[in-house]
Amino acid sequence: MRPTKRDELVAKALQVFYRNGFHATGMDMLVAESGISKTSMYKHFRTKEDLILASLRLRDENFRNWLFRRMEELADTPRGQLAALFVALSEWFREDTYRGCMFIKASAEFQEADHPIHAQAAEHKRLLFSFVRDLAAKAGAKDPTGLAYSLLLLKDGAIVTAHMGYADDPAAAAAHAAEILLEAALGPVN
Amino acid sequence: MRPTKRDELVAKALQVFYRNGFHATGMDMLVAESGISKTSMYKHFRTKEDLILASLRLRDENFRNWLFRRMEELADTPRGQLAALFVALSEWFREDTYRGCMFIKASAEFQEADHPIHAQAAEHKRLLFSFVRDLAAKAGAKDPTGLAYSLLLLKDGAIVTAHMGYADDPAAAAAHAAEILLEAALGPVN
DNA sequence: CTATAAGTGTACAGATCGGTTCTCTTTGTC
DNA sequence: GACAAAGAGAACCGATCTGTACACTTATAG
Repeated sequence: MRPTKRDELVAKALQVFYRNGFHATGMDMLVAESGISKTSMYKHFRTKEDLILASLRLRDENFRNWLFRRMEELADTPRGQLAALFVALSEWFREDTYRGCMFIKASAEFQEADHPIHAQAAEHKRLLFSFVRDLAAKAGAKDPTGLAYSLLLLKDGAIVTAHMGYADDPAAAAAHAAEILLEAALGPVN
Repeated sequence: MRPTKRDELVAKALQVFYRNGFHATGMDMLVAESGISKTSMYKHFRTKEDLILASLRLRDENFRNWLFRRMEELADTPRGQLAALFVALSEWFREDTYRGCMFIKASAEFQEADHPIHAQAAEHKRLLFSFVRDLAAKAGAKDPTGLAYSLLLLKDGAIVTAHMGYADDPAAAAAHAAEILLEAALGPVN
């Protein structure tokens, strides 16, 4: 089952939007970079906004699959996996295609909270939160919600800091802070 | 010494860029909103990019003045002022004009690290870091740089989380995490 | 073979983009 | 009151924006 033209288009649009931004990317650029005709693009997606939403859906799927899998590979206890979140982040930051968080950037370009693109970006963050909170609960935290929020603040802070490039190693700083928070919430490691 | 036309223009451009985004705001919109003629705008600023840079300079000045002053008002010890950072943030988040961090959004729309706008946004973060690191040193931290980075990760994480609007009270979560980090770095409060 | 669907390529519409040019009016100063 | 500087207002330029129209080519299935 080879990928359909539609899937190829979305995958390529995802790359270009991520690299170049949403407003700054025109449909003509997508035609040039994807090799798919404008006619086909507008047959699959009625508007640019629809294409952006599809790109974000794919990104959400890819990113969560990658992150959750990587956290499970790196550790086999809930607590270890929470710490591994920041190891995975540091790997991501080192990729030369790293350009920050696509959802933060999407919500920055489409600011109104009720805008479909903004809303979908927020949904991605909610899904991450729910995963991390469940892990925190499994790890035995008394306040899994609070611990999850704290860790995700460090994560998003590190993501934007790594993208702005004014700090040496934001992933390491986040990992260090996370270790302290984990110890405060769960006690010292065995 | 009344404000010059130029200052009025920059102040208004700052508002519109902050509310509406950079690419999404056209010069015609600025003409309409500021009541200043296009001729004058282009006499003061050769390009839109120059106007954006001037807006960011003003924002940097306003924001640091406000934040540093507020932290000093809220506490009189270095440690207390570091904690007060998150009280000030929570006040900011509650303003109905709150739209996230203008510098994060600027670096999201102008992604290349060597782009003047991206570079200037990073400079703002560096100035904040330097202030917080000095406070951490005055508070007696063994690793002021590390403590400052950790606190600023929480701060930027809270800022983007508050803007995306998927969490109840990111400022409170950040304040709670910061309290733990401060205790770990500086020992229990007297 | 043929009917149908999917895709290509290109020209185009109407609006808006950043930026320029022009004329006319206001404003402050000696 | 004369004069220069600054600003207003609007037309305009070429480029680009999202989205459409149309004529042509491929691929697939009965």
